[in-house]
Amino acid sequence: MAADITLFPAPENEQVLLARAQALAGFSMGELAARAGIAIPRDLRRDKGWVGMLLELWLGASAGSKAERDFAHIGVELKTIPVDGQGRPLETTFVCVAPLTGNTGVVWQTSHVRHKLTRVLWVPVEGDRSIALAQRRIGSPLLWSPNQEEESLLQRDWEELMDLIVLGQVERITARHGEVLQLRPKAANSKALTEAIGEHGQPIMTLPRGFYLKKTFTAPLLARHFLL
DNA sequence: CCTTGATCATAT
DNA sequence: ATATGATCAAGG
Repeated sequence: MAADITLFPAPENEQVLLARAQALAGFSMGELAARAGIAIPRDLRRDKGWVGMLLELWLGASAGSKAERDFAHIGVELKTIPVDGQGRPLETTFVCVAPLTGNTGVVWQTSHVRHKLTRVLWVPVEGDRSIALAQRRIGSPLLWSPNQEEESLLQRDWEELMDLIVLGQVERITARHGEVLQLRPKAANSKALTEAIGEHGQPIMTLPRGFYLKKTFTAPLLARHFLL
């Protein structure tokens, strides 16, 4: 899929961005793909990021693979989230890759996780696999920042996981660690390797990991929105 | 049925 | 290999 064009220029502020996202609510993937002039895959098995890219295109997010937020100039990160018929998330949400080395002295306040999650535009999208991709619709968007409780939960999990990484325990971490934030593989396959700290402080090669938000965290966040 | 671990595409 | 965008699918 070639898409280094932007259907819209970058939104100048949050209000414009939100209005633009609200205007997409109710449209189907098929409609948005057709109006953007891009091909629609028959399913997402080989195009897992397709929905996210489509929304980036329509909302004027920066294309490419820069290590920045989607709307860096207004400090907003875009997250599409697949939901069921009742608006509940069907998948966890990838946040960012976990740094496995060079972590001496890192703190929550300046972490990539916190930075990415300070302001998020959530765009729910129908994700039930029984619905053909072209017929799945965009839901009502939500501009969100973590409240005090959410931030505390995130910070606790992040600190626990980072402690284990720094102490050379990365290979003992499973997706069961963490209440709301979990560490899972984030790689092309199980043979991809990256450097990390071993149990005796020595360099080791291990699977790249990423931070993911569990559904128990995103579900209430979205539910609150639908109650308003 | 749901979660965990694995995986897919693309650009740099 | 690492960053972006995530969902798939085996098995508990």
